[in-house]
Amino acid sequence: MQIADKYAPQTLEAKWYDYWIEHRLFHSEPDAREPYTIVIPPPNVTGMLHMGHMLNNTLQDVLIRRARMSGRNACWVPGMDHASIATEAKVVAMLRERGIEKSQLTRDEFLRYAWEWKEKYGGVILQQLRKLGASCDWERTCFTMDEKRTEGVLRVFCDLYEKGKIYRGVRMVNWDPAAKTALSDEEVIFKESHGKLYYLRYLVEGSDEAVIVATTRPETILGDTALCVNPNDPRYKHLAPDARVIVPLVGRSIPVIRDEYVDIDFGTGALKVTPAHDVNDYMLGEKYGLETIDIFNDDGTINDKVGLYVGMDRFALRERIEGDLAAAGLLEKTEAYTNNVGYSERTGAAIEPKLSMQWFLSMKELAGPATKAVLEDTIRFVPEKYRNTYRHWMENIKDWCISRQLWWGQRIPAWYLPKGGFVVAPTAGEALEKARAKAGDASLQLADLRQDEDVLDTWFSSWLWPISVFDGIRNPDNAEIRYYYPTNDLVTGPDIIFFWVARMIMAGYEYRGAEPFRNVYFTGIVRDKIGRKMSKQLGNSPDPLDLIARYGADGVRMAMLISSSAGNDVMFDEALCEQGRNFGNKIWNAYRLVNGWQTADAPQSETNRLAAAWFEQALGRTLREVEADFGHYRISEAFKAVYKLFWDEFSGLYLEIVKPAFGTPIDRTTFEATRGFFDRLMRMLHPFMPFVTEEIWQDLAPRAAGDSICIAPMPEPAPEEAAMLARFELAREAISAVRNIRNQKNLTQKEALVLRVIEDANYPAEFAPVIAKMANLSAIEPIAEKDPAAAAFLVKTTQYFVPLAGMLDTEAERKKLTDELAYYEGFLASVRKKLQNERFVQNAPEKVVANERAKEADAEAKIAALRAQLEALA
RNA sequence: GGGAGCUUAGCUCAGCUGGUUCAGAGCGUCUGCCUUACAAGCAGAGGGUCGGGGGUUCGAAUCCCUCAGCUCCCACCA
Repeated sequence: MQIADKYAPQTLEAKWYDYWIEHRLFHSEPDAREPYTIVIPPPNVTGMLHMGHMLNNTLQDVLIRRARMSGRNACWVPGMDHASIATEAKVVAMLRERGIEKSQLTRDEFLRYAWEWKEKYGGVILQQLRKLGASCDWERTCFTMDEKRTEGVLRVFCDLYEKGKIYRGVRMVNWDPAAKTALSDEEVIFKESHGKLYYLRYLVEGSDEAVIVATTRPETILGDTALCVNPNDPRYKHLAPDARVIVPLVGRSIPVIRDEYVDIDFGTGALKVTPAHDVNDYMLGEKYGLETIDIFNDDGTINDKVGLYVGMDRFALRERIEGDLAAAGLLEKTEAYTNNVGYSERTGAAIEPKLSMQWFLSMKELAGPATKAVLEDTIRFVPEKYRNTYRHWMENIKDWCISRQLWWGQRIPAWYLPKGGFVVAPTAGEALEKARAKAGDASLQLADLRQDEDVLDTWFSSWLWPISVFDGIRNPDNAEIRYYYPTNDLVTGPDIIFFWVARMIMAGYEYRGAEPFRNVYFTGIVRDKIGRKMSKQLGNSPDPLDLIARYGADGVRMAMLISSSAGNDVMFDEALCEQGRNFGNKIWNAYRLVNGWQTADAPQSETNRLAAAWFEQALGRTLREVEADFGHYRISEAFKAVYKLFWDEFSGLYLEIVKPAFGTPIDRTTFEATRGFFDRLMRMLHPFMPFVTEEIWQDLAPRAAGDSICIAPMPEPAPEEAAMLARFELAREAISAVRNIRNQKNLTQKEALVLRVIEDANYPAEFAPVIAKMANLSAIEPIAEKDPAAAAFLVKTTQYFVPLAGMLDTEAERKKLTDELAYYEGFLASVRKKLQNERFVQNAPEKVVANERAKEADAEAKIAALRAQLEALA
């Protein structure tokens, strides 16, 4: 094949992705091989690809591709999350644009629109992932609300209900007045907000005295049903035990209660109690049997319970009531105040604590085995620091509010009987049977039953994900779940450790009796280059597809990889994409070079034989490094190792050594060896940069139809020859030193130089031809005595000289040598000091002491050599 | 209020079990090269008191204490 002159990722990437799909290379079926499974963190069906996805999915793809090439049966299951709140909000907005209000629609009508929207616009993100090169088994794509997953969710609900773990009750929940639904604690985000502290006058009944109460939410006075002070507070000791006060503006008479809960030091030490709208007040209300007055409608406006300010929004009322209180002389003062206010994760609306009837899952028992699994390392967290976070949350776990007042989602499978009570069953048919039995009335019809209006929290389906994607809830014994479960690695962000990771672990033990995954790799947050979190509002998030269009997916993948160590935030800089693209270009051009060589049936030169033997070692060493890095999930390090191998060792050294002079052929042995190296390098790089490596691998040799580097085996390292690698390093240093002299003396690369050497044990004589070629030497001459008219340098203890007739700056040479000598003398002194320290010699391990002695000998030899060179100069 | 983590070159970060000349890499900067694969490149150079202080040790970037700064998580103080 004739390979293009220019590296053009855009054209080759689309071509190979289609090829992979056409040949079903990412598809997995259970077989005799060991499985390696990843389930994707399902992106929201409404989602668009952002930089976080890029990072996350690049890492998953690297892991899965490497496993696929390492003889494992690799299966990466993609899918989407139905995202109740986000999707419902999107659909409502879309309807509004068409002039339709949700309230005008029946549930069924709304859901029809919602599914229509989902089919039309949903799941764009899965298409976008293909551009990145994600090697998901698309034939397995799941949706958390498809038929199978929904059936599983409902069964789990019924099962947990029957086990007594799911209950229904009136509780104080987090209410989102924008979405008009309850939220779980995890969906509430606390943010510091600047408000005011209002000091209100509550007149004491039957006296002209007033108690001053400090509050941040004066509008809630409408729901006040008591005033509370600390029994030990001397300021209020004089109040009668049955004292009552009048709620400002409202005029209601409420009791004064006493409880040590009240902090004497805060505000005035007097607390207004609004049991319907504050969690703590609710508890006080329970304790003292207070009346509960819910003053809000579901959207946060005032209802007609009290008859004041009806229909006003809570925030508008806050401003209004300040004025009214002041006018009535009931506002003592206000002061600036900063406190934490909860906001809805999805809609951003300020959360209103609200009493309502909801469904809960009791978590304590579920948490037991799940906590143990992580603490005992059955499930490994990378980085480990998240174990603490996890443990703390698990040990203080609260019950999970799983009902949402929405339509988009799995409807709670509870049916209410006409005469009270309810039944829980996975299908309407079963519910009817149960209802008839419960009511003792065989004539009950489905139409007599009323299904619960609420749907389940989205996470109530995603917590089953590693099981449900293999149909392991409905068919717990099926071959797939038995083969693929537990999965291997989960790659996700630490922000959903409670939402998702912890709950999956709980579900895993409850429904499979085993962990859902062995390792959890937590990525960091992608930030811009000055450290700000990427966000739509700031507009500092590049469009990943645009980046891919400009730099190629391989280039963008490399940018993600090079800047990401587990659990650390990623400072994303577009320059990294450029670096990635440049690397692709480097690979491309290296291949063009090799591809262009003419071959000849000539014997292999010693230089080439050595170069190949050395590179074989360099490659083996890197393979071992990469293996170790992956074992510790140091994926970034693994990539850098291969990057360096390709760029510095292979392109910078090996190819330069074996490269034939222009117009001359290369011997066939070296040519084949080089192509062999290329082949292995491409396989090593493939998990990181799948496209360019496939293009070149396909061109390297004739391939059968459907064959692909995706399924080529990962290379194995040759047995290690450490001594050879070390000898080559000596040669490399000599090359560097000669080049340095060239630079300093402004000698052109074209001009061949002579190198003289006083051979000793550290002189890598076998690599002399390599040195000669790389440093452009016309000869390397062994000499016995120093050469005074030469620029000298030392590699370890070997003295080298580059004769520079007439060009030598003796003074500069002397200074260089003197400086070097001073350094080594200092070094020798410190080594000797160490060796003279008896405690060091006694306590340090044998090896370390021996090493110090070797350093001493080396330094002595070097100093002798330097002195000799100085003398020769004079 | 409780907890976790971070601080190493101008920038982004490695440095794993304390021990090789251990103070590193990439990017950026500077110098010289358009050398027949690649200027998206090649050959070099400069650059750090490892946040401050104390301790343990024969030996500390690495372990301990402490102070400072930053980040994140959890938590109902009106």
